[in-house]
Amino acid sequence: MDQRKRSISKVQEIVQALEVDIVIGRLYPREHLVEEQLARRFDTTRHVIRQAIVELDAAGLVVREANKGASVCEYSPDEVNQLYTVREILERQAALMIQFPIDQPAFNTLEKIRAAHAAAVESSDMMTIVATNKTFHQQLFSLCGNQFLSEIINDMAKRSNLVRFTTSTSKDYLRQVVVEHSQILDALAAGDQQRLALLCVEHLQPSRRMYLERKGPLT
Amino acid sequence: MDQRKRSISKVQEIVQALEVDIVIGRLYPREHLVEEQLARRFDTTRHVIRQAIVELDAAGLVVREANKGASVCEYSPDEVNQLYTVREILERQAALMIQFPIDQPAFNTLEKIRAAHAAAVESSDMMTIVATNKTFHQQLFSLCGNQFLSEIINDMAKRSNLVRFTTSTSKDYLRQVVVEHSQILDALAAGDQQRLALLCVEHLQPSRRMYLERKGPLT
DNA sequence: GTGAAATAAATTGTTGACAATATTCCGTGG
DNA sequence: CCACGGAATATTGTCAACAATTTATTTCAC
Repeated sequence: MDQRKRSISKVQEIVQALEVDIVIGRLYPREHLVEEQLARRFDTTRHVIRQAIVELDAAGLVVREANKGASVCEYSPDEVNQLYTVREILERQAALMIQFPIDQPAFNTLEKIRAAHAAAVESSDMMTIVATNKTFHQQLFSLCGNQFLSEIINDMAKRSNLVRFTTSTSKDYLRQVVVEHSQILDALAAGDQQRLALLCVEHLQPSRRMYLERKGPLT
Repeated sequence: MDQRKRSISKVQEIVQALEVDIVIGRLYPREHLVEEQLARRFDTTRHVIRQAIVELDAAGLVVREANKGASVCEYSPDEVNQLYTVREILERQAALMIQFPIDQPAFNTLEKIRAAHAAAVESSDMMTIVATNKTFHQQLFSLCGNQFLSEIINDMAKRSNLVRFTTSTSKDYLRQVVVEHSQILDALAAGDQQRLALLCVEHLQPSRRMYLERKGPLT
């Protein structure tokens, strides 16, 4: 599915860089993406930036308006709620589809990623935290055996990054994430599918709650 | 969500035209999309085509390879199976999320679309069949109240169009589709949620079966 | 001083040409 | 006859300049 990741490399590079920018908060929701400005920043041409923005739009991270350019997507509290609801459904389903026992190499990979993530948290290396966290979940849910479900889950995770990292930079929170990753791996190793599904859903709740509290109650 | 539909209209026009091309079989799986060729065909520039292709890639309808361009996506029998599995999960879930009773205007709209679809089937107007069928399902699943779930369902439906219309051109089949749409509306009107969910899942089976039979058994 | 129209600046949208890469075709040597 | 290499072709990737549109600023009337 993602064999196209490496292709069209220059544009793809910018896309990923901009994703990181959005995730770590260098770009805020509603912030306008000015093409020439970005072209200078990434030392490239407007054309490349432009194409990258098209892809970000397709991924649901920015919105474009005719003759007005693109700006970082901002979701309303209601939309955030809906987003997390979908993620719960999808991730729970994926967890329940995993065939046990899982093979050892896959598990070892997961454990390695988890450790790298934990280390990054301790050294407060935001870039690595984001990258390893993303990889962890990708690897985890790829175990469900359905590439489409796995892909959708990734897409939705990307979108919730739009709202997540503005709220989740405290070390306490990040350490809790690490703990929950461990619990998930425990359930995986034990082959306890119901518990795994529950943990995956629970894993989504802190960031959901934090965001909604910050933004105030619904309606 | 889809407020961006009307923006960057020229590109979007081409995207939809190409989607139709793929769906009605003017473009075959694995067929190469040559930019200049398409530019002449749609009487526009390569740049517009190029951008349209980027969006088709993001939608999962074509695959791009560096310096080699794009070609219509071809799914293996295994992938088709996975695709339909996801669709079952999503559509069943959406059906179960619909809040009853649904409001009358929405239902009337659905009934109108259903009728238009039925008429198109009788007159064998492929273009209209495709359009109304798509609209029917979009309208139906938008009732679930979750725009993200609704969007994902549409995305997956688009992808299965890649394999569907090569198998489903017989009038008998299309009439069966019409019947099933009526049954779905009946369940909606009756507020029978369980039956609705079942019908939605069943509605996916004929095309799934037809494809897999044609391609032979799995593995 | 306020509001509206006109002007200026900034930004996006479009185009054509050129460069880099891949594919095809043909001829040569084995 | 087949395999290999190299030129010719086709196709994609990149760039810079220009046009159209939106946004900000200034000016003028009241």
